[in-house]
Amino acid sequence: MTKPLILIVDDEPQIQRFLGHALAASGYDTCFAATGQGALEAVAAQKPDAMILDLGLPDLNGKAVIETLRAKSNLPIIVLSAHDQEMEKIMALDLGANDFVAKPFGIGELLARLRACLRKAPQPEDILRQGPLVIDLPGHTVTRDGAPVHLTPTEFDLLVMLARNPGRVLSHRQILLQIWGPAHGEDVPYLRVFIGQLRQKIESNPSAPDLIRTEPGIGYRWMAD
Amino acid sequence: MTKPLILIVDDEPQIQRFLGHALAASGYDTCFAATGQGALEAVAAQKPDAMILDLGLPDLNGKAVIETLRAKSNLPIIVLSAHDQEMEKIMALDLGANDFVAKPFGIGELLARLRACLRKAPQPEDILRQGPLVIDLPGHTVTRDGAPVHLTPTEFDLLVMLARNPGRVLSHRQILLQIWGPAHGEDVPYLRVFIGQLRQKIESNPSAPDLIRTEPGIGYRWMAD
DNA sequence: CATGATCTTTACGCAATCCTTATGCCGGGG
DNA sequence: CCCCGGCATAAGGATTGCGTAAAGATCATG
Repeated sequence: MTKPLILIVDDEPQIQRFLGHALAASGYDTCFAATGQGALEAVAAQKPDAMILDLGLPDLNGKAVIETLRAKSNLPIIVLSAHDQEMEKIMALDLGANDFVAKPFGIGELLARLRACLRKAPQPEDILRQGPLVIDLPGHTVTRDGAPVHLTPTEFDLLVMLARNPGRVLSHRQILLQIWGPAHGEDVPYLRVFIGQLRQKIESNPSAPDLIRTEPGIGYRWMAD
Repeated sequence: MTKPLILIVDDEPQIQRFLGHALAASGYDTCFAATGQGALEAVAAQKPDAMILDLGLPDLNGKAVIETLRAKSNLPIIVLSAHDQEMEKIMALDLGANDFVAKPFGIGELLARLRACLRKAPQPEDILRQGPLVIDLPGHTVTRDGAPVHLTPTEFDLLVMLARNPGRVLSHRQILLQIWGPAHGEDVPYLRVFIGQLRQKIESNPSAPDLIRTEPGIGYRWMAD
């Protein structure tokens, strides 16, 4: 697990610096934007794990930023505002902000709220990890203990489907429908073969699997931590 | 979709009434508790969709309430406190509270935060609990005192059928028809065997069962609290 | 067209689960 | 006191479901 990246959106350089130092000291990576437009670009380019957004921006209204982001992502957003007006809070929260802190704020409170937001907003990750295994979705590659693992396309799809549902049981039927298409909902033997091949390639001890566990009569489950 | 049920935990009757009316007017159902102990019981009994918790309670510290609840549920919790102390906020949020509102608060802000909380916890998890036992329906998983319990498919189905009808007697015939199908309505011996195996696995003292009680000549009953 | 990789299909050994029956316990009634 | 019905538990054989290997089919590639 790498350090969470926090995007700070504020047009006052002093506040940028202040927040930047405080967050860095608490173990976060940071990046910055000074305008609403810049914020949207930074989100797209850097894919931060959370955003701290000052409502008082020069160009776009901060609320427009929230609205735009919410249309396509559930990035945790903490709103910062000079005005301790109730109306501000209500509107920001209703637009989809996750939390609200009024200036002047205590850095401790901000950090606590940030932790609370990060704790319960696990966005769909691009990189899945489980023990020694790393699955790079955009790169379409899998490595174990740093060594690349060669998977056929079907094996890869199957692995991704499992790893995206950690701890949950996926039924034979569910998996077959998603990977092999609507015509093969009953072809359980395919599944068995491919699960076997996957285990050979990714389990440290294929005969005592602890990543892909089988649920007799039901399906398979990807083990969470 | 029925109205969300909000549990209000406060020891001051005026505040209870005030919040009750405000929430009712906004389309929520409400229930109340005046103590920390009462809050825990109310959560178990009424299964509310969210909780508004005053930290200044007569018995348990409010923080202990949060901690206890977080051990087994992710019920949205909004903390209410007379002290606008930063430390209070930090601790409450870190323990797992979802949000924090300082008294005196505007009812509009409280409602907005409540909506924000409910919006992102829309999944009433299908998790049944009874004493030390936790049955995770979507996860197809059972744990006792945190330790996983291995159940065969039939055992699991049987347990779920019982636990879904707490306090009610299910007749031999009813159970056999549902679990074994229409052809086995009279095969009471099957049932006895599987009830026995279930008790071995989930009862703390299998020879003096207090989860699955026998109703001689009738059937079995899952004991409620 | 030849080659190698991937996918489909089948078969078989093995373990988990289920079915079935037998035995023993307990409480009530003769 | 003994008998009997309803229950719990143990134990065996039958069945189902799983994992693996291996052979044929299909596809992309050069």
